[in-house]
Amino acid sequence: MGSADVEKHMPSADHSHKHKHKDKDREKSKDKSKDKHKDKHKDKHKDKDKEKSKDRSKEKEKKQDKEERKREKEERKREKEKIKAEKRLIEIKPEPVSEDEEMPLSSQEETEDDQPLISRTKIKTEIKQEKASKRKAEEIEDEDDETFEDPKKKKKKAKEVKKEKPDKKPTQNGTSPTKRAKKEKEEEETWKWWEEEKHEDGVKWKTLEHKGPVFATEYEPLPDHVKFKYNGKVVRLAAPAEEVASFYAHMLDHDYVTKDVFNKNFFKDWRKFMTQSEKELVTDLKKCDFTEMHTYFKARSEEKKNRTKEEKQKLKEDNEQLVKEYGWCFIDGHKQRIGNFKIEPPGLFRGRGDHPKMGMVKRRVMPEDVIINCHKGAAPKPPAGHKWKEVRHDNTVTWLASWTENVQGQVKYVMLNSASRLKGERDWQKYEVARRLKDSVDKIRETYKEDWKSKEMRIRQRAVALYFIDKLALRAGNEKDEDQADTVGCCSLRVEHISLHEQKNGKQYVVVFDFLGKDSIRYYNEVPVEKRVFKNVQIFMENKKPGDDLFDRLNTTIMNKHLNDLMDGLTAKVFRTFNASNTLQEQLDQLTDAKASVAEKILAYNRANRAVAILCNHQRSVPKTFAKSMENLQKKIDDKRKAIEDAERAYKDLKKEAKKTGSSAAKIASGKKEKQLEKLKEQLMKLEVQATDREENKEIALGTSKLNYLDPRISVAWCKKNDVPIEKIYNKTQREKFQWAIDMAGPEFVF
DNA sequence: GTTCTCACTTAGTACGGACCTT
DNA sequence: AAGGTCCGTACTAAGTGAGAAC
Repeated sequence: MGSADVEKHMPSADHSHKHKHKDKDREKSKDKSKDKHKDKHKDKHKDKDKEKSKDRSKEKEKKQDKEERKREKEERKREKEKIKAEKRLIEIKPEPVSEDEEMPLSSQEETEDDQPLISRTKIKTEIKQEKASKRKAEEIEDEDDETFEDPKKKKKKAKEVKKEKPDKKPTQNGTSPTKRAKKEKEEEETWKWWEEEKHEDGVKWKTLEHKGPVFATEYEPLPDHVKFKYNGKVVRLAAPAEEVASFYAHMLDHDYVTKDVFNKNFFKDWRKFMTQSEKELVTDLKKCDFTEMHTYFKARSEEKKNRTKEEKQKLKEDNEQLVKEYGWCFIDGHKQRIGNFKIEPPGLFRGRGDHPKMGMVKRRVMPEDVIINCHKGAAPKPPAGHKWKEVRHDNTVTWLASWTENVQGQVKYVMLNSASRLKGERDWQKYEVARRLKDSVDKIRETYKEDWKSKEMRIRQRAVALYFIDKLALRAGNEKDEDQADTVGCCSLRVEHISLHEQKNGKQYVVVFDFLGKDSIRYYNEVPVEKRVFKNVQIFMENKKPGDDLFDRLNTTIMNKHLNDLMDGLTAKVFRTFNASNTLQEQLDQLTDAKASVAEKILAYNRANRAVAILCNHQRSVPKTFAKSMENLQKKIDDKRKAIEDAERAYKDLKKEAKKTGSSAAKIASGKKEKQLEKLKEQLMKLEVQATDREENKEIALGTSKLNYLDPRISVAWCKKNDVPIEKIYNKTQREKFQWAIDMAGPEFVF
């Protein structure tokens, strides 16, 4: 079977050694670019989360909001300028480490906030914090939200919401229980939404009803015998500080605790949860001894593992109950599964790669932080004694609930799972755009090749970048803040990330890419390019420092604007989807042997899948047990070989004897042996196939491309055409996600 | 134009349970 | 029954890109 070798210049031409030491690689690349991106993001602003009273007029609020923004912006600007100035002055700065060493002193303002995890009023963390509050008062509602009249707002949607009333009026006051039960049953037999009419533009639903998210369980204080020690002495921490300490104690044998940034961030944040006296006492993380706590937690999880069957069963049932109650919603009269109905529990932020915020405390989320989205009159009850931050009725968005996370200030959403109509429809649409690109890609390629010669530098840059995106399936590369890990994509590549070689390994005009992409995964690829591209890149690099942008006249917005002019709906990421799906189609066509066994066909499929994963640089760390499991497999293979040898010998003897004696008993025996031999051989083949598959797969993650990049209709069609059961390719969840494709794609489908 | 916000997709990892072997 | 392996799932971080705000 031919190897999956794609014309497509995959990043891992010589995979084997390339990613072996992923972590080391990450370190290496990080070092290179340190100078540029090390400046510490000072805390951006500390504006308090002003308690905005509900009755305040919108006008007033808007104005305030404006002012607030202005202030914030100016502050930020100043910061940036400062940073820039510093950069100019000092090329090599000391590690960012030392700067808040004496944090205890510098944090006067923190002294008053002995902030229990659960308190949510005035969290003056450094985040942009609650810009969203502008929308807040506009829509505050109480449990009894029918009374609320929504005057203007919600531009387009108002009318649809009204329209909905006649037909499907949702429970509470509408649908009868029996009717609903019927619906529910129907749902289990799957709803073929793809055969239904779509919503009009921008509208995501007409009715939406759910029970709200599930909150993390409360903190359970340590039993008295588990002690935390400081400087060798037992210290009893109050619950808030103890809880945060426990986050750290849980992670004691994790890599994170060896990292300075992690420790520093943790310690700084931890102190915010201490009482005055704790704060005075505990001033040095190194003197903290969490080992007892750690041991205790370990013992507890051990205990959990050793629970009896009955206990486990009970737990399972409890969980199922929870899912049953909170894991589903009703949307447009259909029952659909929610993807993440549990709110993220508090803990320490685990940023990937070299993240400046790793170790910071991720606060506990309370109902008062959560915005609920649903149709009017369907607001779920908040947990007893609590209120929602807001209830809104925005049917132009798909989320059911949201809250703002405190570490990065990002909004987190509760959304439907991938088997839902809302997700499926978008997925389908995504592949349709990619297929349209297939039709116009030739023309686009012509255009950008022409643009390599443009007089205008910005056009040349755009054209070369697009060439990379097209050829290498690079990500777009939006700009990032300094308070995130330093990773790049195409448009944000810096000079230090590439090197040029007129000649390399017998190839001409080679561009070597070496950078950290999304999730700080290293991308390394040696790519022979057209001479014109090579020369252009040479020009782009002229007179630049390693930390300068390669494409200084380009960003993702410019690129996407241009792409949209070339084809409706085209953006940079469409190329990745197109490339991936197209590669799968080509590879399947090329690798599948119609006469082969199902096992071999599956191997071919996996190979095709792998080609895509390599193209998209989807990596995983080599499983911890890999070497061992490989060894075991090899042993099995050897054993099998031996068995075959023996069987072969025995068979020969039997045959000989049968010939000699001509006895029917001997004939039968020989025939039996033959069959047995056959079987053994088949088993061996299976094992060998398995071994190759596993070896080739050890550091490549197939799941990501399968789930996000490969048009499922290609796989479905392939299965149908080749008589491979779909279950061999997609597991249950995947089949649910790709229901639409399984239903609509026949064997003749081509991407 | 630049910056910021919002919504949504894409991503790798940790973990636990099913299954298979000893 | 214990122990190892494999696989699916849950989790949540980190991207993309549109559009609003400045």
